[in-house]
Amino acid sequence: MVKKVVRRKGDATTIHDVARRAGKSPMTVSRVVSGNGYVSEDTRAVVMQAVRELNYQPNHAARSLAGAQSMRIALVYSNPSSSYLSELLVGALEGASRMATQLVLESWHSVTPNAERAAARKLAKNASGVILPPPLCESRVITAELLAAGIPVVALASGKFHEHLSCVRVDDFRASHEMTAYLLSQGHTRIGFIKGDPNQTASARRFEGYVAALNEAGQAPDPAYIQQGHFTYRSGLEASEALLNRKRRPTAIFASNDDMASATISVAHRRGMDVPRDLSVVGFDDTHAATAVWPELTTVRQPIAAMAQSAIELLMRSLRNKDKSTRVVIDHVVAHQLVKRDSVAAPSTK
Amino acid sequence: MVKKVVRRKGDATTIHDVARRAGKSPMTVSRVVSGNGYVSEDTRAVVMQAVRELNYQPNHAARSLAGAQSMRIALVYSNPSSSYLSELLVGALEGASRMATQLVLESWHSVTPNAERAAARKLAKNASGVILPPPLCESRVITAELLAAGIPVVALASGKFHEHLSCVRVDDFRASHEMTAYLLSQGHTRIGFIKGDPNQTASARRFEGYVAALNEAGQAPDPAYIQQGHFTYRSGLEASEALLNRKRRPTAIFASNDDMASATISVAHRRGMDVPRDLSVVGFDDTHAATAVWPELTTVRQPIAAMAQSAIELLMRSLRNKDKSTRVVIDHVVAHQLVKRDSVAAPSTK
DNA sequence: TATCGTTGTGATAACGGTAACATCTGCAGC
DNA sequence: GCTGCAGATGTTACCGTTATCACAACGATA
Repeated sequence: MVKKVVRRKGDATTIHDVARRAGKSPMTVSRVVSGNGYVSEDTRAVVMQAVRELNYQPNHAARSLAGAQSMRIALVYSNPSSSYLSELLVGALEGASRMATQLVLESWHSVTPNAERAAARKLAKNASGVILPPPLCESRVITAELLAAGIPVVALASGKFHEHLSCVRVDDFRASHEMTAYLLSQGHTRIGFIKGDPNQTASARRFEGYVAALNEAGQAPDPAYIQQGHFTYRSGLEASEALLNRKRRPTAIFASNDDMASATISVAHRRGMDVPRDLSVVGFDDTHAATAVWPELTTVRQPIAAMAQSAIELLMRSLRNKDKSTRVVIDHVVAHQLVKRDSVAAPSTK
Repeated sequence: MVKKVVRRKGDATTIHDVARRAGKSPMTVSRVVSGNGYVSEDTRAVVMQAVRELNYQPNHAARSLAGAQSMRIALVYSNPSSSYLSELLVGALEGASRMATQLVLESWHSVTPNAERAAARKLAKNASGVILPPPLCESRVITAELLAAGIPVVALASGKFHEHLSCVRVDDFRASHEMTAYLLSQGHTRIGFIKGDPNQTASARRFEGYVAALNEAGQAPDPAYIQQGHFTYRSGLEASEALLNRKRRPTAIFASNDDMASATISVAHRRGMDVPRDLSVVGFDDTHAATAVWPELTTVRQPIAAMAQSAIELLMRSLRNKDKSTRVVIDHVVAHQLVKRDSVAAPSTK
């Protein structure tokens, strides 16, 4: 005689309950609920009715266990102090939990291509999908290795669309163009620019937007008003010093991110200048840093949390269709937003 | 003849692989890995060796499907712009991944006790353990509700030990005492203090440390040099304005967190003061904000990431021993560290 | 010496779904 | 009439882990 051991968790209604109620097999219910396979209209209606009556909700664990995909998606970051890391994480976690997948964090401080290659290879073994924020998504070595292993990768907030890589990003060019146009519309004619890290494609895009807007306004970009930065606070310090040392100072400075913009404000203050009366300052990203200065920064909002969620959804979709040999590469451009705060004014007439 | 259908996921190493490698049964491996049940020392060693060699990581889905406990631990935050949220998340995620449990994020912006009660009750249904950073861990309503539901809760970075709540924190009193003593040792005699949010116990502890250190040095704390803040940048602005409006200005200002310290530097700069020559400024927490100002802040490092990991481990241990009626409450105080950077100097003699 | 409780280990059957396969219907095409 | 194929449904096996039971070895207790 066989002993029947039950260890149900008590309450939860399962697919079997629904099946019994609907007078169908569990498999049919599964087909209705997950929406693939042939089911007649009548059957579908009956099953849905039962689902509603019992308030059935599929069990994530069982689903991902039964489904062939293991679905561990890795988020690799290399810049733990980046001020938008927290927003990135929140978005990614929320997305992961919504899609019932597991998120694993990796932190890389790679230096040599060889180390990168090794790390990528190891990652390829552990994860079924990867999210790559900058600057990692710019590394040919990493992306090539991952792609070769057949692992879907999404580049997050990269400046441009990479040929074989899906991508979630804002239109850096257009955003930067808008911001510059806004400054121009306020009457500024000497607008300084602090570039971002030269290794990140977004930097170039932001710079190009600035140049294009100037050109359209009939201004030739002046090299004297353009400084190289590296997205760090410290680099912003140096760049804005250089900019403010010009004989004819800029009346506005557009920094490629908020950290550098906030450094610019600090430098201006130490020189006794008032922001925005004597100098308008704008940033990019709308991170915590933008509101942790006085005056608060006018900046471009990049919805990192939402973008991270999108990235996860993209990854999941691509994992589900893994068999289909045609790997679909998607370039998902999300809307940015100009956030006007207190760091911009018309240039003083003197 | 029976057809054997295989739908393994290919890569992932399972408990069976480990078992084969170790020459034991899967069940024994399970016992070693999950840490309950009887296993001999020898067996444990062999299994652990195999686990390490194969880089085995338990499968969440299978675990929560098979096990009665779902082991979802929730991290509830109410302050998304807090500058240490990212570190908190990184630590928590790392801990969750190490302990092979699922982390779910909740964000609460509760206002009324009723809303808090409802949210807590809902959470109690969804999570098996909860981590509560400030200010949530200060709410009697929330903790009472969660505890009543029999859910283990860990308060993170709370100022003091709560009677029925496990807790991971630094010794705010001692840290603040040390910092004040350091300022004193540099020759400062007029040390201003900006208090933190009055609703958070850590604020009081930090203030008490300051007072105690002054007293020990034979100085009576002067109310004129003490301002209320709320841990926000904006509140730091107002508090430091007030402090620097005194006829006899303080020569140093101790802000209860980095955001307020950074606001203080901004105010000083706008008044044409040099930091640290004319004013020393120190903060607390060592968040990103501490190095995103010039000069970089001398501050107290609170190892949030490590603390979050500890919190998760604590929670897991307590979940495992759930049956044991004796609920163990642990107060885990981790080491802080004085980080000396460039915002402190001896007071100018003039 | 017989009985018991503790320790250590393994076999088996769940957990709640879904993939793969089998079956059965009806209808188009030769 | 027979074949073939798509629609509709059911059966079976399996995903990776753990709860439960079974059992053996051993020392302690009666």
